[in-house]
Amino acid sequence: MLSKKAKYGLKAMFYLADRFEKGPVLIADLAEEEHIPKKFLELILLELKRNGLLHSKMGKGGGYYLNKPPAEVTVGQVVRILDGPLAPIPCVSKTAYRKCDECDNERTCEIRKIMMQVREATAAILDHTSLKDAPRAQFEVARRK
Amino acid sequence: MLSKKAKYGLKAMFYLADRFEKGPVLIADLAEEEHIPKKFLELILLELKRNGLLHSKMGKGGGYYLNKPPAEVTVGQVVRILDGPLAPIPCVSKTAYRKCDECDNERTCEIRKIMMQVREATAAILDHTSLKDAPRAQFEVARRK
DNA sequence: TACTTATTCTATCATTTTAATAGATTTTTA
DNA sequence: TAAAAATCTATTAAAATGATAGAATAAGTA
Repeated sequence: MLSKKAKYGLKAMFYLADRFEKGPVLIADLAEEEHIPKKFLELILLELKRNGLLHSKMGKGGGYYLNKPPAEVTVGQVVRILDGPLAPIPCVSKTAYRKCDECDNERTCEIRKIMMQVREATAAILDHTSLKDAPRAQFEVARRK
Repeated sequence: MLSKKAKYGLKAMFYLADRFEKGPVLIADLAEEEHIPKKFLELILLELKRNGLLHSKMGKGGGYYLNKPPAEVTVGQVVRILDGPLAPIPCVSKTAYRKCDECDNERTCEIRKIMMQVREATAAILDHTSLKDAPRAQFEVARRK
């Protein structure tokens, strides 16, 4: 399951992708437009920033913005930062492998084989979809001055 | 993420698939062999039974057993029963559709489009893998008398 | 019938995760 | 210095997860 956190994060990233190189966007605006609780969104954006996906400016005229072209940021990156590994079970994760507790024979574990396929399929989709790939309905909302 | 519940459930189903038409299996044995907390396993098997995947017999000589050939039970069925829909978000679920709260335009929602693909890919794998498809290492454990 | 073996049912519980809020602090600009 | 914004730290409420306890029921058998 995709958490609300990740969902909000993706919404925010798509929003910011739309405004790439058009100046910083206020958290408050983003929160209102996308119907995301402002305080919650703050934490999310901060986390995305800490992981190198966003830049920000404090003070008047500040806000958040993408630091790379939308085509260079994938949905997979965003989801991993906010929800952790894509793998359904830790023992098939490439970015955060961990041995299963009960599993004594990883090589022959059929659950592992199946979930490995799921992970591959999921990663194939999310890591090859960038913020630019998903064509987006135009916002009608004018940016606040 | 696959819950422990679903993981335990799958382990149990594979175990029972191995013993198809060889008589009922005791919860206690299954729990011990697969390192699953017995009481927890009881609930899981009951749920799988209520959903038509297992039969059971009470009293002496009783236990649990598959009521269909392993080839006719898919991993997807088991996971859906124990963990709910495969879809990462409710609005792309086929078995349990639900509108998103915030989403006002389902048709243009790019998150939805992406997660739809993920759901399809996941379902394609899990619904086409049966308990028989995953070839399994032989148990060395003799069934208790 | 009484006993034993098993599943079934109902309830409860502890822990973790999720979703969200509150308030003080820091940075920047004008 | 005042206003605007992000940043930081802490807390909280609710839900989900993982697990346990004990009584009830069913079935076979001596």
